Amino acid sequence: MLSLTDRQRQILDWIRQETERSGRPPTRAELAAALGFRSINAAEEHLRALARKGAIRLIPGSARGIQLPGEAAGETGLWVVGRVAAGQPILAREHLTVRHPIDPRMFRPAADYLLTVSGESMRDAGILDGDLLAVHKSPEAREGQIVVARLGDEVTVKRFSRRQDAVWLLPENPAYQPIVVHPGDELVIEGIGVGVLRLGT
Amino acid sequence: MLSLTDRQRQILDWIRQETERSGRPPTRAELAAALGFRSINAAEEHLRALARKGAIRLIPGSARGIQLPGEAAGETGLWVVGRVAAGQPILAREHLTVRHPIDPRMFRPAADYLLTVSGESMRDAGILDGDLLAVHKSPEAREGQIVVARLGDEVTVKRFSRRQDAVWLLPENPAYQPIVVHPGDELVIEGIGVGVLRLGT
DNA sequence: CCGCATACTGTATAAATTTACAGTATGTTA
DNA sequence: TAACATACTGTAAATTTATACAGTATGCGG
Repeated sequence: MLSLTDRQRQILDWIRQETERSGRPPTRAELAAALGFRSINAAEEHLRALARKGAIRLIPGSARGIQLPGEAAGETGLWVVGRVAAGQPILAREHLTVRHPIDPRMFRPAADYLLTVSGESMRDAGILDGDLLAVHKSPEAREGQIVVARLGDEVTVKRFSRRQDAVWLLPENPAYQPIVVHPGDELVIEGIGVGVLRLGT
Repeated sequence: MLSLTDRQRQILDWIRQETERSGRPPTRAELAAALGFRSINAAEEHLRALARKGAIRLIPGSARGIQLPGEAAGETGLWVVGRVAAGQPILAREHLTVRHPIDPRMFRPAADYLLTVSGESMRDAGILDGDLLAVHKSPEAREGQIVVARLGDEVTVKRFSRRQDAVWLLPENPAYQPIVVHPGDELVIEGIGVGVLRLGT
């Protein structure tokens, strides 16, 4: 997307706000009135500029035909990743099951998807079987973070720790054993846990 | 809101879906086309009926002037209720701190607000200190449900149980004692827990 | 200095959209 | 059984809205 001028950014912000407030995009006349233009055409040309720069999409010949990226279609929200099959990328289409209308930016850093946790290995961290773990995609992790790790074919959620040369994946449940990953083993960090969502208690 | 007919509910559902999909409410013609009406007026009259019953609001003389309740303004999302002061209703304005953009209907039954949990008394139910409990307002609870209860001045989250005459509020942590509430004691059930949200792990 | 993008005013028109009115048919309520 | 809501078809305005065209002014890169 090409860079916007200050004025164009102001106008885009107003359109966002107004769409959120009223539940529908504004007309050219409404835009002009709100921004203080005496000519409707000023609004039209700003919209053209924004569309040219890819900041919005205009639907020709349609009332209030302004599309804000992410606003329409199923672009917002977080997908729940289901069972991950062996050897396949975690975000493959087939694994996406349900989409929940949650703002990814609610988490820090922002979440990329939700992973259904199975098993009790993280019980004492308050992550139970069936919980949805909000995951931020990342190929690396820092000490003590909760990570989504792939060991060969299996995807697991554990606490990350590095000791000497080896990486330890620590469960939060005394009934489970830590997993020691030696250099050369097939360990891939898929992401870090940034939150938990439980539907039903 | 007056009760809708099956057909009206179908139409309302379609309007919701379409508004979500396209980012703006449909026109009468679009509605008619989608529902298979050969007359635009069929759409008009359905909208009138829905408006009359309070299911939508129509903005006269305005293109795509259909407002879905909760869609406009800041009506969506869930408020986080902070510290609840003695004797005050839990949803008093002063307690509302942050609003999170989460669909309340994601929970069953739908959540009315989020309550910041303090203390470790529900640890073994996977509800930790600082977690946000999604609460459905309800003056009563069933056996085994997690409830938000008010005992005199204090608001507490516990598992609900009824034994003979008394109500037992059970913690999920052996370090805590159950609370026995005898008939005549000041117990108010504020709501039931319908989910958990943890920002950060 | 020229061409071009930005940032507007002002006018006009075609097309999209709302909305009123005239019907038909069916089922429900008083 | 009459009144009324539901659920449509069909036609016709009136109004909203998008969009083209003609200008003015400013700043920027070549």
